[in-house]
Amino acid sequence: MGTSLRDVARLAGVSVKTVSNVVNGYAHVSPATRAKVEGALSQLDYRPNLSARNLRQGRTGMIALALPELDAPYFAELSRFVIDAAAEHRWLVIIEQTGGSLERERRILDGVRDHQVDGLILSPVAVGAEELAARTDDTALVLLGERIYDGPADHVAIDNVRAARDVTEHLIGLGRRRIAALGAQDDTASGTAPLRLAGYRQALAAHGLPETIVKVDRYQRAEGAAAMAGLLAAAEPPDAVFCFNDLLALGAMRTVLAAGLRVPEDVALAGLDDIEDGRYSTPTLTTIAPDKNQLARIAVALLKQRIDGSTARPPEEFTAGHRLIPRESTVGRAPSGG
Amino acid sequence: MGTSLRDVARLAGVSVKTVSNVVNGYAHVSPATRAKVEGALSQLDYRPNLSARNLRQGRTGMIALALPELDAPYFAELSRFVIDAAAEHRWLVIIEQTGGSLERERRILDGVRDHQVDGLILSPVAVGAEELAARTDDTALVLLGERIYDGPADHVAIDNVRAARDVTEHLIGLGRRRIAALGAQDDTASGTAPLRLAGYRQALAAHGLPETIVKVDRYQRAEGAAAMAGLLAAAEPPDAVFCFNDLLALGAMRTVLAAGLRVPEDVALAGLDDIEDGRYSTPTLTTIAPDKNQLARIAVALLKQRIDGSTARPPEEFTAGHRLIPRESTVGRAPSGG
DNA sequence: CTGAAAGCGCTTACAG
DNA sequence: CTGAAAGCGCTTACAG
Repeated sequence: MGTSLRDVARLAGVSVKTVSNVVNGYAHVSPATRAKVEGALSQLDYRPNLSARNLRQGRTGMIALALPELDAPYFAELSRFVIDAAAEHRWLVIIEQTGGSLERERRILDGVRDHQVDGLILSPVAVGAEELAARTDDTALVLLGERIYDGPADHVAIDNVRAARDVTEHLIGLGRRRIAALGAQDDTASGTAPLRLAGYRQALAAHGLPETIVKVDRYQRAEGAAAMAGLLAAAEPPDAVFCFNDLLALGAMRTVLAAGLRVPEDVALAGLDDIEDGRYSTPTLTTIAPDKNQLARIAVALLKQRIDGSTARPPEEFTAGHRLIPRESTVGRAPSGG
Repeated sequence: MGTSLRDVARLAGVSVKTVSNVVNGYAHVSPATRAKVEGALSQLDYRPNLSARNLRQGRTGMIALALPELDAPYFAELSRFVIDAAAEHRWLVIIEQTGGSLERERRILDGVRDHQVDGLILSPVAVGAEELAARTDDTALVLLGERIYDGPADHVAIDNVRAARDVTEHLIGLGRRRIAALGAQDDTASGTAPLRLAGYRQALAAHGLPETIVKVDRYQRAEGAAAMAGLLAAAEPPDAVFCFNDLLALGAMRTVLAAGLRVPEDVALAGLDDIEDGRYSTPTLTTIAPDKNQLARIAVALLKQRIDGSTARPPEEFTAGHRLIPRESTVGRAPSGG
């Protein structure tokens, strides 16, 4: 292997303990001894063996972030914030992709101990609250961004019902009356789809407007494009569509524009996530911006508390902020040079 | 901690060695013994302590993937492939973000030993070949997707010069004559910008066409948008722009469309990376598609070879495939229902 | 086919 | 302020 504490101790003429003290910044070391040790340390280019340290301390300095897929822009952006927040606690982040499959989520939940991470941040899609409650692995766990209320673990998310209501109210306020929801789902134990659907329905009900609900399997551009084609083919197409995430909205936008229709004049479109794509599309995309940095920071801070574990408090729900960002896809374009 | 091999051995009435044999699938264990041990294993819900195993074996089962930023779609897509390819070798992947800064790239290169990963895949931006050659850390290293030819490590990339020439030839073939390059850079020791610029110049030179070169600091939408505004303000704006990546192209597209101009009629646009955004933009974006899966698989396979290290071969250069994908932003839209 | 023992490199009470 | 020693949990020659 490399050089060990023993090699350094031998060269410096001190004990292993003393070298360890210097390496770990223990205060009470005489200046002369410290100098000797530091000389040996740099002469041998000593690097601590973290596996050994971990074995001794029962900590690994790593956490896992498990999410459906890294190449969905929302999760890529969120991951970046999580990695940055974790770095402040000197944690490295292992990323695992679940593909939203129940089996993979289960395996990760059950296998965190194997991976020897100090904690897990999971963005669940398939696994349900009762299953989480039955978990035997006691590794620190924080749920990020999906439903599972009253679950057995700390949980951070935006207020999805409220966010969906906000967007829908925005569309109603612009005079739209045939407003479709694109992104409902069967079969998900913990997804946000039911919450977003609930918010949509609340807003429509308050104004006595009819519902049009379209389901998808996955929150991807291709599905948004296909579902939108279905809506356009209807006898009375919608004049606005609230898509449950930005990818669906961008896919839908493609379909509308490719059909020669105008956004928002013929169909207004809104999404949710505020991924960067929507800030540069033409038209730009109206959306709900979750405070991703806040989501990440809260998740990491909660995990930190659980890992340090001095206070064994009951699981808590945290709500991160969100705000509506009206853009061209609903309010139209500013006059331009064209 | 949890249950150890010793606990299992005690319960099964065998030695620790025997339990270890069963856990590790060692062949020569009598069926009776195996049954006893497996009973104890599952009764105690034994999980191996990987820190201990790592300490003993000098392997961690983890590799690091260091890239500029995870929320750039190209890197997010690439990461996904790397994680999947690594999983086939039972490696977990730690992701580190360099932000493209020299200091962070250096720290990661120098610090891999600290992190106790078995190897590192680095997508370098700032660090140069000579610096890499002087590296003291002997952890296995593979460079991914940027220049640094004849460097001291295995390297996988597409043929950037050729790719740039392919796009530029495509634009020329469509009759464009004032073709700008957007994405040149100062100051990067290892970036692909000089290679892409070279390919662009080769194509123009072959046809006796004039060059227009615009520099950017970073390959992001905002910079593409700003740089395009500069081009449009020129006395004689280009009739086509080859942007050095898709994000720059999507930013440029936004500027052109927002100015009331048409793509490709007034200005044709092409990028490089084939990120999903460009498949759903309106117009869709012509681009070069690097074979990202191949890039990832080769990188992981090379790292595997280095880590297993039976053959100490000299560093090699590998070239992954790429292909031009003509889309609406250069060849125009198919007739539609509008 | 199975066991007893050493040792990977570190940290941590325990002495002094 | 410093040292000698134990032990974290595992794997691996070495015996038998």
